[in-house]
Amino acid sequence: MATKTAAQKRAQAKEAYDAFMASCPSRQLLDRISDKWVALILAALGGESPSMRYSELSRRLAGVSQKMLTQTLRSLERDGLITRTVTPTVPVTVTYELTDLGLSLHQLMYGIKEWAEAHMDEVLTNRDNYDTQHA
Amino acid sequence: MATKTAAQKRAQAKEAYDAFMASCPSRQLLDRISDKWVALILAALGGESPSMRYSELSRRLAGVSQKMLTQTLRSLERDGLITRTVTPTVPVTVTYELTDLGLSLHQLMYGIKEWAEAHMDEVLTNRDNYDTQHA
DNA sequence: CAGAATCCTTCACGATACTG
DNA sequence: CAGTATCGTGAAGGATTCTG
Repeated sequence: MATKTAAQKRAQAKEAYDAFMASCPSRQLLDRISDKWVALILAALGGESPSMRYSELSRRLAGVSQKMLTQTLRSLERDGLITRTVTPTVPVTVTYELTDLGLSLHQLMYGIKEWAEAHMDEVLTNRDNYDTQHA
Repeated sequence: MATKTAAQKRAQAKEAYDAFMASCPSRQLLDRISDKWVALILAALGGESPSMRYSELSRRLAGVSQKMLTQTLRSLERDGLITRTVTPTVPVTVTYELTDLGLSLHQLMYGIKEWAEAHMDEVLTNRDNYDTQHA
């Protein structure tokens, strides 16, 4: 078939786009990192307590559903950013801890967090100005 | 009414949670920053070209819908991270540029991007190991 | 060119219930 | 305690059409 339907062209454009993105190695990880639960878990685990139990994390990130918590923890474990350790007590004890790789990312994330805290007021002021000017 | 329904308790718990989160100033900004389009726009604008037109951005971030692009640009402008300049040519020309505030965040984001590129292989290896061990 | 407005889909996420 | 499994929904986001 020489001619292509609009749907086919769209499909190909999508593929070409994906291929292009795949050639940009940072993109995949960037998408994964750009997740608020990832940021919060990394922040929690990089804090004062080197390792935390599931229930501790659950409390620390108050508001997270266990589904999202488990899901995010799994993906972080899969990527080698955290370790999951099961201690066969009764009931079972599970602890999570940053790997060296995870720690290195935590450092950077911490910078972002600091930036947010440092410039929060400035941003709020900017928003007020914008809103009044576009009222 | 002295007693509360489960729905009411949930609503209150949600408010309490929101209040708690509001007391953490970094949280709001963190959520906004933890967005892949934000990261990509900041990366694009912080690159070689100091200012970019709407269409340039649209091409550079191939795959982004104009809805998401416009929406994200607006919020960044509102927060004072970028400026929007309209030049009344025919047709109209609109350029976007990082503010000093936006530039400071860009620096940090750039670190994250570099991290992602540097550790991409390691992460992919970790994923393979995880997948084979959990096959 | 640079959007605004609308419709429509999907899927991310929360709520709930169950288990080793 | 630390999850897994299932279901239902709302809201994010894409496609499309229209405009100054």
